[in-house]
Amino acid sequence: MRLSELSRRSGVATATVKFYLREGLLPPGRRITATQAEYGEEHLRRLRLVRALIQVGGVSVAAAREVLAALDDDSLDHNERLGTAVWSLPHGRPAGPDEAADPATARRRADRLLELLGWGYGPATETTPPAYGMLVTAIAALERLGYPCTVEDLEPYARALGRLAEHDLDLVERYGGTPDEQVEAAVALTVLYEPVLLALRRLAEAEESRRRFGSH
Amino acid sequence: MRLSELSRRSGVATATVKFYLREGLLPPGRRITATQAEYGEEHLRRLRLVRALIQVGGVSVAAAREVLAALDDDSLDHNERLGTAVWSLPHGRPAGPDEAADPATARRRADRLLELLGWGYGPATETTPPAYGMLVTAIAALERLGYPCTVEDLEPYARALGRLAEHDLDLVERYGGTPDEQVEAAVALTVLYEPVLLALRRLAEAEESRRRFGSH
DNA sequence: CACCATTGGATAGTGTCACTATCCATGCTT
DNA sequence: AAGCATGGATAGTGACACTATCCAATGGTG
Repeated sequence: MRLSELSRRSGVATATVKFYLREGLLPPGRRITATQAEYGEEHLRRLRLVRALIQVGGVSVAAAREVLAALDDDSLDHNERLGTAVWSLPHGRPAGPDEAADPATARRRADRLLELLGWGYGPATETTPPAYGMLVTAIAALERLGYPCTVEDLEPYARALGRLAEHDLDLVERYGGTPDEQVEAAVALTVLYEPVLLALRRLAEAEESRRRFGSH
Repeated sequence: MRLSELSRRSGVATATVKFYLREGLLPPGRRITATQAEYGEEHLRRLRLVRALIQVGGVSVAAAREVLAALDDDSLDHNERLGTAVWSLPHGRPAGPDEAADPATARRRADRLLELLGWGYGPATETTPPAYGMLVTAIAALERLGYPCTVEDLEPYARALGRLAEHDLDLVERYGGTPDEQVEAAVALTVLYEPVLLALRRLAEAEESRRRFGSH
């Protein structure tokens, strides 16, 4: 199909598709003539994934490019590709220089939590996932505002998410398809389930609040 | 204290503090002279909350203003204030016009899920929390990409978050303090725990992936 | 074969948003 | 009285995700 059809079928403006091509988020089409190119179904799927990452996941164009590069890196095996791709996802908002100062307490608390859970492998190493940094930053923010976030407060969250992670990976495996599609599914499900999680949390809080305080 | 001290103690640039004052995120200080104003501890706390909302929570200035306005609205009682404040939090990214089309399937699925859980009150009404819209949008995105998100897939997430919501509200009640502080705590904890949740999920997935596929 | 709309690559522009730099009249400090 | 700090107003900055315009080469049509 032509670029314009790709645009029509995906609901993305042609100018935007061109932009993604330019930015390397979408591989170039097969050149037919000097001025025309042919795109396939895989371009359509890729385009939809890009939109999901950027619009739903709030991933920046640059971060999306890295994620997709990992998906396409043939020098990696299945597991490495999966790890690298999820690794490249944004690690929360970049911490400003002012708040980076002394997250020592937060770091210690995160370490104690992970030790308690039996996750991870002691103190941070180079193989520590970026999510570790996300956690430390988030804990530091709570601390600086004086809100409770002791290990005991955090543990139930961690346990619950541990159980959900099994479910997440079941979904990915069940999704089956080719290895390529499975890696893509892992990325997509990681990102696309985040808003689901946050929405369900808000709904759950509203429901619990209704139960406790009645009214509404 | 003076504006400059407020800036120093909070680690926020004076120009930015002025900006927040201008934008109404921070109430004006008590005017001492024609050119100077005095700020108190409550300004410092509010400033930190603003930073948390904007930097950690990714809340826009406009949305933060609405949230804070609800916190300060004396015409509301405790519960109303809490509801209105959390209500004003951003409901995920605003859905573009292209994807707003026909979320009927997603809506039906969300309704069935909520019915199964015994949450909510049947089909959407004007008292349905904005989080309902977040959920529908997120489900629609998953569907359009062809990823699994049946009611059965979503239920474990919802159940887990339902249990966590009890814990959330326990934290808020335990936080005690004045009613004002409690409402503030509800907002802060709702927003500040989101990155904690997402980080723990990523870590849990990494851990589970390590268990299943070994290596690393 | 002549004509013109379409295609797609390149370039530069737009709108938004969260700040941030500058100016300046005032007034506190010594 | 000198000189610097304060804080209000105004305009500017940089990042980012597009988006509008131009244009040469092409493909379909009569």
